[in-house]
Amino acid sequence: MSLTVERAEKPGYHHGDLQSALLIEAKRLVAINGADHVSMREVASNVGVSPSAVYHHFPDKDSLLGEVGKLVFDEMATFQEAEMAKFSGKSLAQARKRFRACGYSYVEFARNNANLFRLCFGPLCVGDHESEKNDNRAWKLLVTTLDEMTALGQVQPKIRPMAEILAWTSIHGMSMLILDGLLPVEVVDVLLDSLELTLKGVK
Amino acid sequence: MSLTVERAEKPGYHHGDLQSALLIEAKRLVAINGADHVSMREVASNVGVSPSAVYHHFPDKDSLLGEVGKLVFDEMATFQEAEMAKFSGKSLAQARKRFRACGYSYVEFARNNANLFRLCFGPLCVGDHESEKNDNRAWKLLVTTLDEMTALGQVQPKIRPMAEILAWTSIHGMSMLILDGLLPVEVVDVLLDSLELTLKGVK
DNA sequence: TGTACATCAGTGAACGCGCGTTCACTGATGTAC
DNA sequence: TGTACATCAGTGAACGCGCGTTCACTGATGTAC
Repeated sequence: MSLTVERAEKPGYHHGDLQSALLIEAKRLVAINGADHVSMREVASNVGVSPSAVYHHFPDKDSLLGEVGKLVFDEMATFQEAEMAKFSGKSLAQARKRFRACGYSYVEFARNNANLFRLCFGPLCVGDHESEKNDNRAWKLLVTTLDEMTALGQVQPKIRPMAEILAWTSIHGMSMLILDGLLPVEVVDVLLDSLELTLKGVK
Repeated sequence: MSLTVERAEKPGYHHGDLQSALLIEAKRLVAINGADHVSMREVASNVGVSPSAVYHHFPDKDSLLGEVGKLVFDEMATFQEAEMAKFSGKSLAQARKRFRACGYSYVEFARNNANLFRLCFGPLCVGDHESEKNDNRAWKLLVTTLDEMTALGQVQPKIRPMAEILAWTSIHGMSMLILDGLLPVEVVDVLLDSLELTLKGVK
């Protein structure tokens, strides 16, 4: 009995706990300081472990940050799903709200997690096909929404094949430019109006 | 006479030469290694000067990199102007080529100068209103092109007010996503087709 | 033309630092007999 | 149940490093008289 208590007091991180603790702390530090100002030593020390312990879980710094990137990709998709799930009806009005929520949530996540967002779409996570797979969750949200919009006559057939590219690139670009301070937040509405109009076909 | 020769042999950087030499070398190193892997010492040493000399021209590292950013913004606009100037005719065909060149050159510059492009649109150059002013050169190219397209009936009046935002965000986003390896280069044509179609109004 | 002086872009040595990573180690845990 | 052994996640000290920045200095240049 006293044994169990001691274990609870000094857990020593059972089976992967340390790994995810390191991941979470690394993510926290990236969010605060930006990926370039995170050190292995600080991550380790904040988790209460020696610097060398990290190397039992991640081969090097880049791979730790890479894992953070995957984590964030995933959280972003989860966030978008949650935001879009707020409008689940089959009506046109609901479908349109879902479409807009898809865009809003993208930008909102980027703005609320600027440093993490930059990490995800930075050189450290480039060419990481695993993260592309995760990203597909977000991509599929967009495809699904556009399919619904198409079924409701909100997307011209001629435009349909390019709709995802147009929507993704413009929303991603806008997010970036807002983070850079080169566009004001207000453009989100303008852009979404513009996208809707554009997809449906003007006039 | 021998005096002039000596001066020519050991120039010692007359009036701002060192400053621009440092700037150019810093830019070169950013292009090669990325902004995060450039050090004041390396810049100085490659230019043939002691590390401390740099501080007679730039208060600190961030400001040096900030100046590099402005430089690149400017070069990008110059490059775009040159590319667009290849199609100077007043015909519809030429105007359309100019519009497409505007987009192509943006992406091409980004791809040929990935690290510099990332520096420009990264946190180091954020909120730098001077660079925004320079950026206006590129912005004005876009506005002018769209005005021409409008005059030629290639842009629906209803869409016109949002045209710049839609074009810039989507082309910027696409450039970023291509750099990240998340979109293939081929999307450039697709996106420009889509933009043209979209602006003109489908059907 | 020659002298005295101010200026200021350079030097080079040093500061203090935190970093990523390695390595021999220890000590708790789980397993086989 | 008890002993012997393998495993392996942790430690902590050390490695070697390059960094940004400071500071007292020097020596060439330009200016005033």
